[in-house]
Amino acid sequence: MSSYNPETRTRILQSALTLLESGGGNGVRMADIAKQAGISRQAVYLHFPTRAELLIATTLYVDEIKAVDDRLAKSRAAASGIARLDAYIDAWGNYIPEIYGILKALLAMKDSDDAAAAAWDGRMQAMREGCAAAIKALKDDGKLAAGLKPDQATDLLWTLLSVRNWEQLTIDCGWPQKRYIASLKRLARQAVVIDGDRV
Amino acid sequence: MSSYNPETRTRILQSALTLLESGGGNGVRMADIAKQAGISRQAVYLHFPTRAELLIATTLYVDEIKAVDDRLAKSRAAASGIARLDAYIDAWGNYIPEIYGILKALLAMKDSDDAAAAAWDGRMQAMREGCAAAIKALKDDGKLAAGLKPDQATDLLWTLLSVRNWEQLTIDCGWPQKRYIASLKRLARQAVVIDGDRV
DNA sequence: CCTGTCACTTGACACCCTGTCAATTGACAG
DNA sequence: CTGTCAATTGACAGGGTGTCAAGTGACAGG
Repeated sequence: MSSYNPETRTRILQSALTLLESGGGNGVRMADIAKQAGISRQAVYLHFPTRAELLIATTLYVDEIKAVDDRLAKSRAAASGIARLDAYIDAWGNYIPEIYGILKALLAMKDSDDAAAAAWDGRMQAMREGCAAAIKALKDDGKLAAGLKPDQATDLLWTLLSVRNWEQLTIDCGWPQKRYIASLKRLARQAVVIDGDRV
Repeated sequence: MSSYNPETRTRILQSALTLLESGGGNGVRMADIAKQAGISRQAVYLHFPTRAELLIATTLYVDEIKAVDDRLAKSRAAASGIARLDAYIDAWGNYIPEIYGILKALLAMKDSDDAAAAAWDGRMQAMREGCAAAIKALKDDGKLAAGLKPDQATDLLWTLLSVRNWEQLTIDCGWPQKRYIASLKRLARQAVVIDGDRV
């Protein structure tokens, strides 16, 4: 798509990341990113045809930088279903604050831009697969809550772990991150593990 | 603020409501609303100085139309704390789909418009008070989950009952409204009622 | 040394939406 | 007949995205 200087491309992505992380969210304009990168607004368009594509590329870039795979590897390696659930909540729940800026911008564009919506859905679907795997591990251990189908349990876990819930508890309610993690572990167990509240 | 024809005002509100309910969300423009109301775009501005104020007025209008108070009265009248929790989830959970269109538009403006943010926060704060009252009723019954402070229990319940969670479960996951209500009642009990999963 | 290429710059512009302003219409009241 | 007032019409500023055309400057090859 762009045979232009890859260094400039990276500088644009890094600038977008910096601005988005510092809370700007959807308030970050193409001109701001260009300025931060020390190039002209039009040069940004040479590398990324639309704002949506730039944001999407930024999410991919951040995954690379933040080594998501390594984090999730721990949860995949967990011995029991319950341990896997906990590890997954740790990994994902602590990842959210690091990507919140970009996610917020993506979320704001979701309703008006198809590309942004696709990027968001893709990311959330990937997260959902992690939920589904944790649920499957629970089911294999015979620990899935009675009367709950795996699909529905996945839906529930996926919803509990949503970015919005993290946003509401930590930002709106002012919870510290630790309390968020602890509370979500408890909630998740109660929701999808058999006898979850007695563990 | 406007000494203009109240019928026109109502027609504008009704038009905004119709368009917002039909899923347009934030895609609804001032010009669309004017067209729907059969008046000029500028006439809308004679009644509502900004888009945000129109949206806010629309939320108040919808409360009037949909008789929120009557719905909530039932939960206030409940005998026990647990009954009150259930009744509140019934009332609010079934109200969400009716106001979803407006809430979505408001939500989309929240980040960029102070008035919209204030309107949203106001509404959510009102909902939170309902949660707080239900939690207090539980506490008075001695049924509040052990180790949970009323404030934190309110935060949790408030988050579980968020519009976003309704959106994710019913719209993204395709859950029928009944399952949403039933599932949230179960989740809420497990989260804030002592021995909630054995009731 | 000159010429071409190529990434990037500069500046202008179209488009879309919100919000503003001024002049005008048309109905109704005194 | 005239004043008032809601609403209309049309133009325009402002702020964002995305497009376009011409210019610049460094670097490579003949």
